[in-house]
Amino acid sequence: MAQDRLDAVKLDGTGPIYDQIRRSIRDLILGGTWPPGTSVPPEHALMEQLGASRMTVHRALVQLAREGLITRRRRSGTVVASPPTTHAMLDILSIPAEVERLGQRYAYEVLARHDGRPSPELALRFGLKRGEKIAHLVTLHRADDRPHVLEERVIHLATVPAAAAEDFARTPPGDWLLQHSLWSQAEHAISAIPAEPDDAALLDIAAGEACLLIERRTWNQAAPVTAVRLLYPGNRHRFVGRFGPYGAV
Amino acid sequence: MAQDRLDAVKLDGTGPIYDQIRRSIRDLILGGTWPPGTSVPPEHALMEQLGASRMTVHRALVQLAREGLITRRRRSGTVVASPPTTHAMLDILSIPAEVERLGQRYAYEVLARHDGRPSPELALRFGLKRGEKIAHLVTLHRADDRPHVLEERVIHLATVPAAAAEDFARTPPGDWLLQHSLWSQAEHAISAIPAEPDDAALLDIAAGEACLLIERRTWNQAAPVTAVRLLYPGNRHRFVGRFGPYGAV
DNA sequence: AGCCCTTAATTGCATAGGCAATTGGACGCT
DNA sequence: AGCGTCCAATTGCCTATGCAATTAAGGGCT
Repeated sequence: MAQDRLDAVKLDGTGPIYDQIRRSIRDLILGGTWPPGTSVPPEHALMEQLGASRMTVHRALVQLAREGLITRRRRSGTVVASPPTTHAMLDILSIPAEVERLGQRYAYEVLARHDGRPSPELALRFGLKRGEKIAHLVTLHRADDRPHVLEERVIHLATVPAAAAEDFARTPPGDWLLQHSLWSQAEHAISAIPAEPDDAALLDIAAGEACLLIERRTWNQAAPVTAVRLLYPGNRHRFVGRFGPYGAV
Repeated sequence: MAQDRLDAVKLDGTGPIYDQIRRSIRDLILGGTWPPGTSVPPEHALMEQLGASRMTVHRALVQLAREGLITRRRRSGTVVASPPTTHAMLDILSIPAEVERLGQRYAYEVLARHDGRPSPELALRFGLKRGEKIAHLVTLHRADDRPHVLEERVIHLATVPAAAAEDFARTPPGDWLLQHSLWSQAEHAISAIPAEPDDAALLDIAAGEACLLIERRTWNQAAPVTAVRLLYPGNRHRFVGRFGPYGAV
């Protein structure tokens, strides 16, 4: 049976050898021939079977391990991993890109801006420290003149000082930040809430209507960069993602 | 200046050499020292500078390229990539795991089940073919006895015949499918909708209240496996994901 | 049986060297 | 100047080999 498994791994002659090995084993796993827990032949066996060097076999297996399809331990060997917890990968495009992909005309306006230290209410809502200097912006994005999303954003001026001198007249803050700052960590939260009367008026919907709320906070190293609340009219927008079980499609 | 870039890459002595190189360059990029477009020293220069073999340097650079931080082309060399479109990675746990992570007691019940060919209305809602055999389930999941999520699911019996003989009395359909079927592709859509009266009654909320709707369809190779609509009371649940800009954190 | 020690299987990491593929740029020709 | 040709820089891939780290399993001792 170990021999069966060995024989099942085949080269197809297309592309680099390590990739042929990787794809062959991947297909055996995804096709169900090697269910989770199956032990994968050791490197030296594959090496002899396939006539490849150990480093080449190793490279294929390391990559499969990084993709989460197999787990490897010294001496114990390599086994097919259990399917991981499912990840849903959503593309969070910039809002202009999002609107244009829908084939609609994009426009936006800055409704309000206030720089300085946050009010207690604001500090609470965005998890800010009392004393820090921030820019606080409210922006409405439109698609074909209809309100598309209401954006409320805080920019940490200590991390992005250039934002203080930018009026965001031409570039919406999200896009501007992508070009003028770096981030290494982000946190997203998605929830559904009824629209507050004020927000509903701006979005041109009825108060209490279901809205999709995306909250994102971004850091570079440990320094906070920005925090944003994006409020979408729920019936007008949905986020779609397509992907495979192991990260890469 | 090329020499400056070379000098900036340093080993810190912790962990494998290839990983020291990888982290050193990654930090130069994420820290802004090497903005997008900066050209990374060629392998042989790094190799001499660091006293490592070319394969070791190569391994570090290949990994950075796979992470999307750099792009490499023969002859042209290696340059720091522009930040990619942002991905939001959400963990879609199984529902029992989700509830237990909140520290609440999990329970569920199958409210309805019907096997056979889909009604026109159902076929439309889940994108089914008229003639195909399916199992149709409605399940309510509870956390500490309060309704947590309402699940409506279709299982394609042609792809998962074993589901016909399973009553899902002990294991909810989502978890059962994870163990008894494979999937290679999934599509998620997230939106916010007001609760229909029937659904609201089951979820113990007011009709029209904002709910988070997750629709997921799953395939193995080209064969459809299952489709599910998960309706969460919006104010009781949010999906959170934390991640870096380049896929892996 | 229980416990410790040794052995060996297996993966992880690194080196050294070589050939292949791509392509920017220099060079020469018109 | 414009065009084609050739060269060389750079990355991509592979082989062969060796040592290190981990640890399952067996063997020996009490």
